[in-house]
Amino acid sequence: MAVTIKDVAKKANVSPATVSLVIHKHQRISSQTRSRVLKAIKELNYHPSRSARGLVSRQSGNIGFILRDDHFSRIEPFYTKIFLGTEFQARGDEYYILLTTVPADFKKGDQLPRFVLERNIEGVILAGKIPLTLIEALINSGIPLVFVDYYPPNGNYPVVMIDNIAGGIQATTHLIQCGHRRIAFIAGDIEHPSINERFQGYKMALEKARIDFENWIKLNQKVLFSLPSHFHRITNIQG
Amino acid sequence: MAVTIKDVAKKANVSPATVSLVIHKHQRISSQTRSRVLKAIKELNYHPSRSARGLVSRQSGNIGFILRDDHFSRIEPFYTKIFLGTEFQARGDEYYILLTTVPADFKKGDQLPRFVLERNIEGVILAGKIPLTLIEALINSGIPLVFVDYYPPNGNYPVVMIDNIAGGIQATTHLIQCGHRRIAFIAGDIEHPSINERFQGYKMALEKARIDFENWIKLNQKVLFSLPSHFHRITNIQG
DNA sequence: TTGAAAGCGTTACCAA
DNA sequence: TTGGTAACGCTTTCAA
Repeated sequence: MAVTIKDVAKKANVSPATVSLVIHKHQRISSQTRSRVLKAIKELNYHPSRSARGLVSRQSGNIGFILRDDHFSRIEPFYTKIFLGTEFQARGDEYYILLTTVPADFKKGDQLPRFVLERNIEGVILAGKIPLTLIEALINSGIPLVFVDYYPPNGNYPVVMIDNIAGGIQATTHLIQCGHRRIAFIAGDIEHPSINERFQGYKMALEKARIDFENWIKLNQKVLFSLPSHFHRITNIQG
Repeated sequence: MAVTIKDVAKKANVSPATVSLVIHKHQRISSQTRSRVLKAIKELNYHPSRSARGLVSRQSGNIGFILRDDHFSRIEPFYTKIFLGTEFQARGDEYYILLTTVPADFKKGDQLPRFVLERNIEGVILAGKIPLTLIEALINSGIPLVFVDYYPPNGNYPVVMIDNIAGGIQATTHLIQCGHRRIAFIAGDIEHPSINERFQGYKMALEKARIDFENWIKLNQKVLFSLPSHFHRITNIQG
């Protein structure tokens, strides 16, 4: 049987209410009472029950994290790392992350992630290019949303974005400064805004250095064609 | 305000207890009552509260998933995919997965994952080579454990393992049958039992084909040295 | 500054 | 086959 708030209360000679107040760092608790309670908590190795707490406070202590299945299992661990950081941070704030993947072709009427239906989360983080149909459904659900590395074309939401253009410029400029002139750009889904922006930066840097991009392409078809098939060749977007 | 079991009960003209029985697919409920209740559930879009359920049933509906931080962020998405499959399966069984990473150098006395302390999980899946100190602590905690792709040297636990030796043999044999004779083995942490086993298989296949592995090594030092530094060279284990 | 008690939504036991 | 009711462990309000 797990240790409950009552056990702590008994041990510290106070009421459960007082223990709760101490846990929530309530002000008006005498410092002696507080330390007595904290001691009891430590000695009994007490940890509040999530369920009980959630039931009364109406907070699950969970944050949802939605990723497209093909983004998560990709070779590039980009979103994996974003998840990693998210979990690490949430841990510090005593939250859990519920990660779920959704199919890239999520259709209207498809089941929403269960944590949304059950309202078992207090907010949802969407990483990457999530299908718009899903995003709309989530918006309608009224759950707080945060977008990472992508956001829907219209609307006004909290986002965490990378300055992809600047990144593209930086990377390219660095190579140019190293004396290189024949610089390739290997991308994933070029339709993805982030990647497209990096490509913009890449081209801007080339332009600034007066390197003829178009010509380079023509001379190096062979290299480009040797890319793995799941990478889009940059020529795809050259009209 | 969310829909509760009482709302459903009222709508279906039964007691909350009956609704609960229907949800849990209890036998002794007349089929008409059942369908009436199910209809109400659907119409109200009712989803039971995890917290309330957890409080009384003492089941969190969560499964812990522990991974070493360096394994999760690796370029190779091996464990990522295992997690993906786990989450997918758990989803079907109405469970959530709480993923957390632990440092590769987890030391005795370090904080256990919070979901363990809070007993917010019903069992834990350990993927990959988890530090023994952590494993011991988990074993002592009495939580049900399942190991994936690795298990501690002694003890008797449920494991999910790959036949790595056979895999090593298969891969190598395939290349040999394609007519190749100079076959390299690129590995991650060669101390990892799984990788070591694959290497055994590799060597067995070479031996069977009468390919002189040792000699091959000597002739190809340059190739081996060009591997990225976070890969161990096979020569490391050549005494 | 502290405590008593109500109530959160569900399950499970016992009656009906 | 169904319903009433007492828990489950915690928070919060109100009173002491």
